Amino acid sequence: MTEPAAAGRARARSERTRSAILETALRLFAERGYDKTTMRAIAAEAGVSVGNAYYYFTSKDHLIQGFYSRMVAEHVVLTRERMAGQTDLAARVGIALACWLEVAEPYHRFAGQFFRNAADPASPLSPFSHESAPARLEDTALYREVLAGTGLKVSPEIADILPEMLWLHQMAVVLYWVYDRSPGQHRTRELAARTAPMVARIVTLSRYKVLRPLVRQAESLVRDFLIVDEEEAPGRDAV
Amino acid sequence: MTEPAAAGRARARSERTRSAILETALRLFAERGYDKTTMRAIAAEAGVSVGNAYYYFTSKDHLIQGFYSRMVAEHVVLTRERMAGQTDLAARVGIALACWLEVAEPYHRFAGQFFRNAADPASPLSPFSHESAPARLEDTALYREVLAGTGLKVSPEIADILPEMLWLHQMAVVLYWVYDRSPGQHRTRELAARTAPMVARIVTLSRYKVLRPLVRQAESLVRDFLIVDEEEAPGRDAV
DNA sequence: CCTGAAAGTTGAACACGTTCAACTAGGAGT
DNA sequence: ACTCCTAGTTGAACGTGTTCAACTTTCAGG
Repeated sequence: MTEPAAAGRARARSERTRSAILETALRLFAERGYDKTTMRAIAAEAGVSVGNAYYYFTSKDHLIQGFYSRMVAEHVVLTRERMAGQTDLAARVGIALACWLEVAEPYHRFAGQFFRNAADPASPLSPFSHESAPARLEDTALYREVLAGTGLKVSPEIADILPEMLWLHQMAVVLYWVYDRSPGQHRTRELAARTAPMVARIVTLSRYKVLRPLVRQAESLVRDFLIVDEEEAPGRDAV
Repeated sequence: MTEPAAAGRARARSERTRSAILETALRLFAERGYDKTTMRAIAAEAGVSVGNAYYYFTSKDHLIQGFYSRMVAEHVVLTRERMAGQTDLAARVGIALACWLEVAEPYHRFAGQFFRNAADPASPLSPFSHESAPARLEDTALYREVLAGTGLKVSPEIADILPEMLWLHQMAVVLYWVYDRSPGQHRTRELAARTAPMVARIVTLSRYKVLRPLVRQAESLVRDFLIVDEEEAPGRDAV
């Protein structure tokens, strides 16, 4: 499985160009915002031609995919670290959200411009798109850990879809965050701090008999409309 | 309060140009989609210059504001008509959603491109923006009617915010709709049909004692993070 | 009727994202 | 060494949304 040294050198060179472009782009995004960063500026600062940037990244949007996956990775690591030892569900959910906000903070300034494009279902940046699947799966996996770390017993069917629902909750918080213009986004932090216990409470309440039908309905709903995504649902043409 | 005939004539002329541009734009949007409709094409077909289009509409996005308010008006009328005589909450909510989908259907094709821009908080098209307030208020008022039409008694504090929550539910359905590529958007219709009874059920369940704390929390949450919008919240700079 | 200001209108010009035909290495096969 | 061939790279050119200084029309006030 070894490869010729020459090929390795070539690949390294290519990789260097690629990451030079990406680094420059992210830096400029953070400095000036997404809209005010032109492809020409990125290319110039990275020391390549405009066309070259397009050789590596299909569009300006695609540059963000790199940023996104990097952020998710950071989020997972930080959350794992902070959650350690904590077994209360509300606390763990709260930590996961707080970590996301912490990791995302430097980019809040251009988050709006970023999400504008992400909202187009056709865009590969949409959180529901095929291209975003890796990042999405990584994040739902994190919420699986969030749940697993509590001693909580939830009925197995629900346990299956709960991580997706927690992820959805995070998406809602993220949505609020995008719109949040309060200093340091403290309002979003407050929202997270207040909804985390509610979510946890709902999970424990879900065992009550009165709520059973509702829970069952909700479960089949999520299963039909969120999980099926992989084959027939929105984002793809149905047969 | 009468005005000179000349001023009236001038206003009429101006209004004619304005609506000629808007009509043309909406027609072309429906025909070719938002992205493929250029400002030059709109201006040409409307028989005006490009600059003139910008005299009446600050940007291409602003053309959609007109479309949006028109749609809300249709939605309100149709829903009122169909709801008449029906007193069951689930049914009424279901009707309201079905009507929205019916009214919106012709525009589904370019809805994605449209919502891309609406997702930018800075954009006046955002459903939470100041510019969208009239349409938003009209729609929440509709949901106030939806509730009023049932004999249901809900505790007064909740009754206050329930319309906003129903509107939020509609927004969620709309979000799904935007992403829905199933033929005739039947999946969204199904989603609406299935969630409407659940929403109604939650409303009636909200009186149970076990749920009281949760309901109270939810209520203050909505009050703090959704209603306050008017002064301090996201979309505006805090002090 | 005249006049000046306001409202309306024009199209060339700008900056941007994106494309593409052409060019340049650099290494594999002989 | 020589030839290809592929991956990498270039920048001029295209189509777009948007701006703006200049022009034209309209009409209230004299």
